[in-house]
Amino acid sequence: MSAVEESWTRALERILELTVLLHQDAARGLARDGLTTSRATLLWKLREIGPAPQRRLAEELDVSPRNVTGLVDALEATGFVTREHDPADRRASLVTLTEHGASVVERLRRQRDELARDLFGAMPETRFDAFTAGLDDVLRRLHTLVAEEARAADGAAPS
Amino acid sequence: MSAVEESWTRALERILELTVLLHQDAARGLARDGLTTSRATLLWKLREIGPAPQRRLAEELDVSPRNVTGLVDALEATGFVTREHDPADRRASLVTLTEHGASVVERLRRQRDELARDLFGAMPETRFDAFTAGLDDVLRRLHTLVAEEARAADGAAPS
DNA sequence: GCAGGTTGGTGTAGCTTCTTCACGATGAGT
DNA sequence: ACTCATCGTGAAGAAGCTACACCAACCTGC
Repeated sequence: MSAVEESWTRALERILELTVLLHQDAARGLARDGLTTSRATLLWKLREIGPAPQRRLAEELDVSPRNVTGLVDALEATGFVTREHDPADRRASLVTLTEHGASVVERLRRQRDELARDLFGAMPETRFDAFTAGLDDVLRRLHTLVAEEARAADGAAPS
Repeated sequence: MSAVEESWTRALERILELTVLLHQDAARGLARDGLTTSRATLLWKLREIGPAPQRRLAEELDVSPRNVTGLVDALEATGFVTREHDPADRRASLVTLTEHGASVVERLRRQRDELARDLFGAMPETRFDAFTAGLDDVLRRLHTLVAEEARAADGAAPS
């Protein structure tokens, strides 16, 4: 493997290290609010799209409807959300943030912005711009790779 | 929030998107080899440090010894590792890669290098260098933040 | 040489996330 | 009114993780 290739591998390794650190940091912060990653993800989505039936949440979060039932059960028991009646469909229940839930999500949002400031605030603007440009490149490449892989998987085992 | 601050938040969001994509991609690839993320992490560590007692693996992976027992059980049942007798300590068992396990880990290593090439190979060198420079900055910042947080937590609840 | 504390691994019990399958209740189209 | 699709949930189970209890084997110090 050439020196250039090794530098690519090292860069990927550092990205993976970053993902681990971010995940750990997030999980620890959420635990302080009595939340887990999955539950917080649901709350976050709720902040984004407003009260929603569980089916919608399952699609948005890309998990099974049954899983959403469990997450909402837990969030309801701990006072983050309530299940309201959907006036338009008696089968469905509108998952809704409580006041407490909304305030916690708002705090999470502030903490995210703080983290962004802590990470990038001290970086010279030109370096920041170069970094985000490279980041966009990587994201685009990754998106196309994932799409190609999905196509290949479909071709091998068409659903 | 100023425009600059918003750009920081957007950058962080894109990093988080990257972590999600990488994690999904990795999990899907591993599933094809009959592995999960946790089990693959153990195999990877084994490749790095060679045959090791479970206690050592628990420390290296930062999980409970009990958890390692379960992971090794599964990896042993699926033929990736064996538990060898430690000649120096009859309590301990040396977790050792089988031939199959070693070849799979080797393939994982190659796939990682391929991914790195796919992600960075088409990037102009100056952009790549600028990206990794920014990445290093972010990693350093994050490391110090995590360290500070750990210190604060220790101060609040000294173990 | 052996009592006493330490360490390595695992049984038990439990939580969380996630899945699939089955089923009841409701909604919607013919 | 009948049929079929849809919403949510019970049941069962895989996988990762934890803490606690316990045994066997190791290591000290007398």
